[in-house]
Amino acid sequence: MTKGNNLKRDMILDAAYHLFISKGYLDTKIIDIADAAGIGKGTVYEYFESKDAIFFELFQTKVAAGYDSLSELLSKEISCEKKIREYLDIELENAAKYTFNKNFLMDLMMKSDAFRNPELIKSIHRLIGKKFSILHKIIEEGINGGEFRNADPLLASVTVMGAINFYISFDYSPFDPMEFLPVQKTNAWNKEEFFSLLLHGLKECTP
Amino acid sequence: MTKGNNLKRDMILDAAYHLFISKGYLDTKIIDIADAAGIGKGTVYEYFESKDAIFFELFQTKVAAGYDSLSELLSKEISCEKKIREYLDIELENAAKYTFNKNFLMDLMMKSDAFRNPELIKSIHRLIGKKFSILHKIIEEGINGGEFRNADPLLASVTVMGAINFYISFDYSPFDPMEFLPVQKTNAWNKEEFFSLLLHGLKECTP
DNA sequence: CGATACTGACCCACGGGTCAGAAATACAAA
DNA sequence: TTTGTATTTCTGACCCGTGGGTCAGTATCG
Repeated sequence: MTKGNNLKRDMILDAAYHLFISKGYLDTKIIDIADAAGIGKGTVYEYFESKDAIFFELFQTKVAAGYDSLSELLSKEISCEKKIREYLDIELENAAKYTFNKNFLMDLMMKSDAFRNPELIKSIHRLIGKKFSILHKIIEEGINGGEFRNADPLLASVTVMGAINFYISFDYSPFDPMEFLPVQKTNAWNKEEFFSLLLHGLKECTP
Repeated sequence: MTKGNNLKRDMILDAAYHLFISKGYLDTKIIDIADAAGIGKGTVYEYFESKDAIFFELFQTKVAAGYDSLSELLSKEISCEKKIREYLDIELENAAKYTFNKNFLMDLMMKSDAFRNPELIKSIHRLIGKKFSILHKIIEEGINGGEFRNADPLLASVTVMGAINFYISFDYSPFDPMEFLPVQKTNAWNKEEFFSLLLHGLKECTP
């Protein structure tokens, strides 16, 4: 294990990465990774201990790293509305960059305890916790400062995060609204209006 | 297959049902179902064709049936706000009744194409489509009638449905906010305030 | 005693992981 | 430059645990 040829190591990572995001963790087999990298199955294990280890490294370098800039949000001298907007931007940027498919998102967010690697589970929970706590702090600050309406910050965070998650996963979900409604999925991808809905909800402002 | 003893058949269904909602589809093995029902593994196959068939029947009778009353919502003579409120009530009622755990929800909503049974996949998509189209119609009506603010109904539906789904799954998710914030998960379970957030968003009404 | 119900040992496909040998590479001696 | 040899890298046939599904034999019932 851990051979010196880092170029080949990167090829394996790259092949695995594209398979994981297009087919998901469970549906990606080691032989698929080896084939995609143009090497034999055994060679994979010369560079990585296990399938988990490959996923773990990708999670750290590709996924978690995308949220590094999130922490800086809190100390910025901008309104909380602007902070949430930047939070949304970071989420959308990551979604576009990694083009998460439904399986990948699912593996990551929900099925994390299907993995055996406790280190990986901890990392995933830590990332979710980081995202959630930052959003929570922004909203709490907005409420305490009078910028947002008086609400339970935890509940507001759940609402906003749920809406954002679904908004992001909508395009990658197997669900096609055209089967049931005369509307196109792509219509939903309007960031300005989505943000406006998060801030102002459904009801018109009628004092 | 299809023996006459419907009592035993129900015992198998009941055992499978509780295992599916507590452990999820993938983590529930046939032998687990047989053990829980107090019978041998082979007997399961005297009453059901496959594991899929058991899940399919449970999905139809337990899950999809919980949304039967959803269709009546559209023709009711009440405001759109009230309709959304009743929509939310139905979702919460189902969530409480079946105590979906994260795996079950996930299996159902996201991993539907992991099943081989095309009939089941169709049913799951049909249920999601039904829920989505009803919510969409309510919101569309509210916007056209001037009750809601002017927005894209599809985008508004995505926002509301995302928030509701996350709100419901929050309690069953592996994520514990206490690890990152001095808040209790249970605080989030406040239906009135959640509904208010859906309608009015984060911003105070300041004309 | 025939029909029906039940059972668990068995079958088999699958896929993560292993390892003895093959191939490639590095390098020293001729 | 060629040859010989040690070392590293590569490989796929093989191993093995898992779990859905089968079926010949047994138990129970009418």
